[in-house]
Amino acid sequence: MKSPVRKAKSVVVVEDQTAICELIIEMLEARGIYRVLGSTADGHEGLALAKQLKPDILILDILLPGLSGLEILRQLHDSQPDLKVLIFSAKSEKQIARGLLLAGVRGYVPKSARLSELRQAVDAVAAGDTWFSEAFQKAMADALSAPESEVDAKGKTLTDREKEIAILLAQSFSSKEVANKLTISAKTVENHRTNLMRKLGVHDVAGVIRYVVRQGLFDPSEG
Amino acid sequence: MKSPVRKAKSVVVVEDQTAICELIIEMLEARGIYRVLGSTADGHEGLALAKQLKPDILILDILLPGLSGLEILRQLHDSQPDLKVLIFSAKSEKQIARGLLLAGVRGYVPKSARLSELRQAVDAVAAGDTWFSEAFQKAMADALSAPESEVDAKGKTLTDREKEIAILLAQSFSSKEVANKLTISAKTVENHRTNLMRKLGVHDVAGVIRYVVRQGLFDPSEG
DNA sequence: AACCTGCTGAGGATTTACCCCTAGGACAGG
DNA sequence: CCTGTCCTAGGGGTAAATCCTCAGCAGGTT
Repeated sequence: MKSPVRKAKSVVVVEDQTAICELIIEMLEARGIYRVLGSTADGHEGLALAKQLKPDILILDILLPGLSGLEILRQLHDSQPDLKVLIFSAKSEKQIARGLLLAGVRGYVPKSARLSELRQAVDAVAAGDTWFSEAFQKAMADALSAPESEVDAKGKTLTDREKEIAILLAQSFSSKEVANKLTISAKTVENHRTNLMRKLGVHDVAGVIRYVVRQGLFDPSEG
Repeated sequence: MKSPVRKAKSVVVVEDQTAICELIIEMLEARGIYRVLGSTADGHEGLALAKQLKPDILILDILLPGLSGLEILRQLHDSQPDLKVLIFSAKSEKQIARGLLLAGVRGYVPKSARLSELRQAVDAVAAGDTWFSEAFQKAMADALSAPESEVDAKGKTLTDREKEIAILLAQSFSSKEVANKLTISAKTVENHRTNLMRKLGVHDVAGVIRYVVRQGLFDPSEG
């Protein structure tokens, strides 16, 4: 039962910028102790890959087309709690630290960190340990010291329909347009709007956008 | 005149995400034909490095703290027209294609491209050729075919006052609150609002927020 | 001088956002 | 069966945003 170097750890990389994704893959494989089973730039495909290939480690970006890294992590945490997920993201989101922890994340490295930090983090996570960047640890402390007043209400309680509508609002669709798009009444959309804004503790579409951007549900560069 | 492998080409890398920057450096040096003289994550420092180290090739990101890649390119184009600059950026900016060309850019590769494309581009630029991604070529065509009509209108930059107000709007301040904060009339704020939205070609705060976030004027994590 | 741009302010109009309320049907869990 | 949540839909109301027009004034440019 002891062959620490014998068998390479399997990895799947999900990163929206293909060139960066391949750079990570080459870095990992150059080390000889990791084998990359697959990679993708799409969120939904990333979720499917993780379920199908069942790697030891999953390296995830937060901002992804289709499905955010946080969403992927949540869904995998239910079906594959043993999967070791390392977040490698440009975002240093204080707001989602709690969400990531609740979803069982094993490590977090911002892209602004040194490359050596990424290597250490991957090694730590592969060994069954955890590795969180300094910035993330501060965010964790903040998130945990504020038990539920803001953070808990955010992120968890939005229903799928509310998330869907929130994202459409961020894309400048009016209530009427959202209603047409979803084939429901404009009044229903307004109700969802009111409900989700109350849950988020915001009072206008600006607050909604800040939320969906923070959560990685929406990228301002695209819409 | 033929010593293709004899002398390594010198490179400077400017990329705001340190980990990515180091990945690029390792990739380049692994090939043996490039030598990285220096790198930085800051725009101003990048400009200084390029002037000081005088590399053969400069690899530039667009979105940088301090000074944008485009600004660096412009300033270097005057003082060092022989410097070969390759843009490697996440943004597929149609708006700045024209600006890049005018500033003498030698190549453009989006981060969403394959890694092999980046290698080809670096080789081409190093050899004195140019290399532009397919997406950039389309952007070029658009920019050149529409001399001023669109580019000029959408390229119009917001005035300082308009930027100031746009950022406040992204932070969920209403027109009245902005007016109080700036000690001007609410009506004036509304006028600025209308004007800046017309300049941006958007029709609600959502569009304004997407703009200020894209431009790096506002970070949704903070407000 | 005439001109253009930017900041300021306002009148007036339409639309939308925002926030209460009630309420029925579907569906899952105790 | 009851309870709770979610999605659906509407009534009614206040406040705000969005979009015109016009206009004075300060600052530079030509």
